[in-house]
This record gives sequence, C-alpha cells and structure tokens, in this order.
Amino acid sequence: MSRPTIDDVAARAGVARTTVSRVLNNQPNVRPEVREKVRAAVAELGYRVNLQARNLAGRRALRIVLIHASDFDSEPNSYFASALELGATRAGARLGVQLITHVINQSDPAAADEILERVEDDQCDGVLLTPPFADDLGLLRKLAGLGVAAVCLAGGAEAETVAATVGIDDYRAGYDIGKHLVSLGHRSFGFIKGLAGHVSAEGRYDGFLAALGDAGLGEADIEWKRGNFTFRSGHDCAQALLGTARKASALVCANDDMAAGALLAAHKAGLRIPQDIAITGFDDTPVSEIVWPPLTTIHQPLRRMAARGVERLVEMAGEGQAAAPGREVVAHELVVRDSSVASRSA
Amino acid sequence: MSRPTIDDVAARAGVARTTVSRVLNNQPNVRPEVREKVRAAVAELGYRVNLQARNLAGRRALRIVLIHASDFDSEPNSYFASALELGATRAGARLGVQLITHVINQSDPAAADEILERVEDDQCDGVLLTPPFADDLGLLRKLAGLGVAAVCLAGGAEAETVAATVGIDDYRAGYDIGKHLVSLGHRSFGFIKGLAGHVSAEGRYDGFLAALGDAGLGEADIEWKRGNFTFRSGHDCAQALLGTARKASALVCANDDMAAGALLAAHKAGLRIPQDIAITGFDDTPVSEIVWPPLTTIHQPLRRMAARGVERLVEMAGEGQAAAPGREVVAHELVVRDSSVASRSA
DNA sequence: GCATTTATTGGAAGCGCTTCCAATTTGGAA
DNA sequence: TTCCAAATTGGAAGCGCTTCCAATAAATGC
Repeated sequence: MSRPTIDDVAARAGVARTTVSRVLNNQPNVRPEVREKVRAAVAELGYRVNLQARNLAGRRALRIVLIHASDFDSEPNSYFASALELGATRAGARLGVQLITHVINQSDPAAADEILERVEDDQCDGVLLTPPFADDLGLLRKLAGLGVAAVCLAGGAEAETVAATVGIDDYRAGYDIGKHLVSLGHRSFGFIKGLAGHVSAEGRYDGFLAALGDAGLGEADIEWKRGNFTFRSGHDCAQALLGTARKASALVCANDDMAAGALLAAHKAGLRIPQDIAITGFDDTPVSEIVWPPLTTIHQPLRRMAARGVERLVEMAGEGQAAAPGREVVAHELVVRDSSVASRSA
Repeated sequence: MSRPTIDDVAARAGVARTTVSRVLNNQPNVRPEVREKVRAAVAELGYRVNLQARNLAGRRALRIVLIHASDFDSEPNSYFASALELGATRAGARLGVQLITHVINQSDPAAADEILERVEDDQCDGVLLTPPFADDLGLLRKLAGLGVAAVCLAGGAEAETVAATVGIDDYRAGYDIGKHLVSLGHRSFGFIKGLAGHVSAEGRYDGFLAALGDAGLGEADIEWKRGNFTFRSGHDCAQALLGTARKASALVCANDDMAAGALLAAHKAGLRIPQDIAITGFDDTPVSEIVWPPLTTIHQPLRRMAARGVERLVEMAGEGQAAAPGREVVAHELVVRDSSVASRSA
C-alpha cells in the first residue's frame, strides 16, 4: 500500500539492508550479480529512497550552488534568473537538496575566481552555471580540476565538451525564427545580436542564417548590430537599423528585452507593427506578453531546464566524480504572436 | 557546538523528552509551570525542531497550497507570481514543508468553489492566497469554517479581520508616491487604477489622496481611469488621459505593467518623460527597469512576503486551529528612477 | 477515609536510512 | 594443502523526533 522501504527491497532481493544501501549509494564491495539483483528489486518495487531519512541518518544534505550573473552595463534579466531559480528550488525541495544562490558581477575580471572561492566556501557538491559563466571554458576546467561537478544552463555548444549542459537547441531555434519570417514573405532583415561572450545567442544567429540559406538568401540580406541584452540597447540598435536607409521588413532580436526596446523605436518612428515591420524576440519571458503588440518569440522552458540541472547534479553526486560531460537538449517552441502576424484583434 | 536536540532541552528543563515534545506541539496535559520551564529552556538553547526528524517520526509533512489567479481578460503578472512562488518555495524547503501551486481562473464565477475543492483534495494544512482571492471575504470565511488556516498575501486591509495577512502598507506606499510627486512640484495628476476587486490597489489611491491633501490639493486635481493591470489597458487609459484636454503633469499607475503601457502612449504622443509628463508604477517588477526611461515605483518585497506567509502557516499548524487573524506589515520602498526625475544619463 | 477516575509524567519503540564493526567467504601466496 | 589478506556480507546502533502505553500523582465520589 504505502511506499516501499529499503527493508522491502532487501527482503525481495534476499540480502541485508546494508547491502541495498551500498548499491543505492554506488559503494564498492558488492558483487556485480548481487548488485544487479538489488537493482532489479528496486525497479520491481518502484522503490525510491526517503530523503528525510537519509539526511537524518548522518549524511549531510547535498548542497548545490546556483550562480547568477549581474552587471551594471548589462543588468540581468531578472525574470530569466527568477525562473531558473524557481525551477532549481522546486527540484531541490523534491530531491532534498539544499540550494544556495549567489549573484556575481560578470564584468568583474575576477568573477571566475570569486565563483571558485564561493564554491569552496560553501563546500558544495555541485554548481549550476548560467550565461555567460556557463560559457567560460577556463572556469569550467578549473571547477573540474577541483573535483566539483558543474552543469551549465542555457550555455553554448562549446561548453559541452568540458561539462554537462542543459539547454535548448539554439541553432534550431534560430532556424525556426528564420523559417517563420521567410514563410511570411520577408526577404530583408535586421538582426540585433547580444553580447559577444554569450555563445548560445551566437548559435541562434547561425541557425537563422541557415533558414535564409534554404530560401536562397544569405548574409547580404541581413544588417546587424550588437546590443547587450537590455531594453535600452535594443531601442538604440533598432533606431539605427530603422534609419533612413531601411530595407529590412523584419527585425530579429536575440532576447525579449531588446525586442521590447525595438518595439518602442518602431513606434517612435511611426511604423505599424507588423505591417510595416515585423519584430521577434527570444526567451518568452513575461515581457513578450505585456508589450504591445505581444512578441513572437521562442519559448525556452527555463524552470524545467534548471530542474534538470539539479537532477543531473544529484545523479553525478551519487556516481562519485564521474561528471560525464554531454549536452541535454530540451524542447523549445516558436510562439507566434501579433508582432509578426497581425491577428483579428490587432 | 552543533544544533541542540530535543534531549538537550529535556535535560536542561529537567523533564523527559516526551514532555518537551508535548510542549512543542501544544498538546494538553502539561502543567503551566512545567510548560513554562520547557519554553525557557528552548529559548535559552535557541532550540528549533529538526523537521526532517519530525516528519520521519510519523507526522506527515505539512502541506501548503499556493493559489495564483489567472484570467484571459487580465493575465497574471507572471513575475509577481514567480516571485511569490519562489519565496514560498524557498521557505518551504527550509521548513520541510511541501508546497503545491494551483492556478485558478479568477473570472470564473465558481473560482472560490474550485479553490475550496482543491484545498480539500490536497488535504492541506494551510492556504496562501494572492489577489484578488486574498480579498474575497466570503472565501476566507468558508476556509475558516473548514478549519483550514489561510494567509493572504498582498491583500487589502479588510481581509485582516477574517484571516492572517502579510503585505506592505498600501496606504502609506500611495502616500509616498504622492509626496514624492508633490515635492517635485506637480499639482495636477492622472491616476490609472486597477480592477475594482483589488482592495490593496484601492488603498494606494487613498494614500495618494492623503499626500495631496497635505499640500492643499484634492480629488479635483486628479483625473482617473480604471484599467485591469495589463500593459494594454495602461496604454489605453493613458491615451485617454493624455488627450487634448490634458492638464496633468504626472501619471500615477497602480502597477508597473500599466505604467509601461502609459509610457508607450506618452512616447507616441511625442511627450518627453519626465520633462513633459512624469510616470510612476507600482511593484518594482523587472518591467520597471527594462522600459525606457526606467520607472519610479514602489518596491514590494514579494519573496519575503511569501516566505513570511509560509512561516506563519507553519506556526499556525503548530498551534492547532488558533488561526489568529491579524496583519503583518513588511516594509516597502520608494524607488526613484528616471521616469519621474531626469538623471544625468537621461 | 478509601476506591476510582483523571490529569500529568516518563519509558521505550520505531520512522527509513547510513555506517561502524564483526563475521564470513574468497583468492592466492607460501 | 595451509594460512592470511582482501573482498564481501550482515548485525546493530543511532540520527531527532513522535506516540503508544505504563506509571505515578492529584482529584473526585462515596
């Protein structure tokens, strides 16, 4: 009736409770055949350890540190941060993991060292990194050297060679935006990129380019600027892009905040959206719904990503130091709203 | 060195562990003097129960339900919801409480019944309510009738007679906004209210009025409209208020989203902000920082409020059914940004 | 004043798990 | 073949708490 306990598993496998505990914690000195028998019993019974009991019985609770980036030049997208933290906290509560959050100034040259320091101070069992730290290969290597498991959230493709990563397929997401706009008949584009260090944002551009390629278009049909992910920079870049020499009929932005800024620039220029200019964002933060018109964007399941990150860290801790790098891709989704396609209500 | 246990308290008070447990759980059959002695020992040692152990020892973990409002006509402010949930989840993890989140359509006439149903289904020990449910006195009374403890977050002043509430002093916050604008020299105002059911938002208006009163101004100097907390409604109301007959030099909005909409309307009208028109928001969600110019607003410590709500629910559960109503006020803060006072960078 | 409730206390088991330590088995080296 | 170290297993204590039940003290009825 009620949840099976470790003793149920032991009885079913015909071994002592101690042996089951060893298998559960990946400890040595259990014969492979016994180990297998125990695993089978666990599976048959649908057994899952009771973390309250495990923590009570001496083993200190797993501790995981979540690192957020902050900066005066490019303030963090707080919703982005909140959503990740919420997902991580939820998963942590479920898994009996203690989550500690630190905010680090990304423009500080010593940021990486500060992270390493924090990680050591907290004696944590794992780190969850967000951009741009998730793309800092040097930092990732040092973390690995320290024997600290790390999972990169929403990072770029390069990180996966050094650490475990969780994120959407940015290339594909960029492709989806491009395909959507091309299918709408657009042939000339403006593109507002993000900061250079954010590898995932660059991947989006490459994917976008690929979609244009499919339609016989190329870099010659794109005019781009680089912002820093803020509303303000989106506004300024868009103003430049929408100047007198404007050819573009669509403006693609690397995140929602910049798209919101671009929206303001377009309104100021007296342009109708999407009739005169289509604008798209990226991330599907609440911003995309509260601006007018609402933004077509790519939905990124931030909470789930963070939750998966915590889960993987827990798995790694169980398996000892075998922090196997490798990417875990979560599904994204193109969300079409009024900023690219006029609806009946617009 | 390490955290004191129940046995330490028992030894110190010179009683058995069982007796301490009784006192801790507010159970009967302990002489007042003994009870007091135990309480003293608890205080001296700084003892706090280990919830892992408590839960393990049979008592099922406390379960708390968080109710969010959603609606098609006035979509929820997702950041508002996220921040509350994050605060509640953090506190829950710390306290060993299980948190369940439900989203209820506020425009459904049967919303209150649905909440009651959910609360019974989940067999929960407490409910955390957000506006407008936090102001639904009928619902609160029914909950009390069912013996379910409830805490209202960011609700109005009336709720506190029926249930426990946690929130800022909305009247005072409105007053602060008014005083700020008056001190800046403004003498004629536009005010965009929120939905009628949101009592806390009404309190802000009253406080604002009081500040004008201090300067010899009154309702005659305010022209108001009612929105529904969305960007769109803020835009529309502002457009009406900024029309040809405009007298107002400042536009006060009951939340940040509507202020962002008002900002767009002002931009469209070719007005300079804050030189031609000052605009203020309320809540200090990320929106207030990502718009241009950034919004002067009232900071509401949402995470802490939710955390306090969980803590109070846990206290109530410990004290049996003595769900003492009463308001707990948390500090708010006036955040002055460029939308009311031009800075060097603007 | 004595038997019988009733209020107040304490003893001890046990929640589901980890871990120390002792017991048993195994694999070689002598 | 014999003996010892290493590998493998199980027994049992105990993490901090609740709760059942027995023991004791106080209060009530006659």
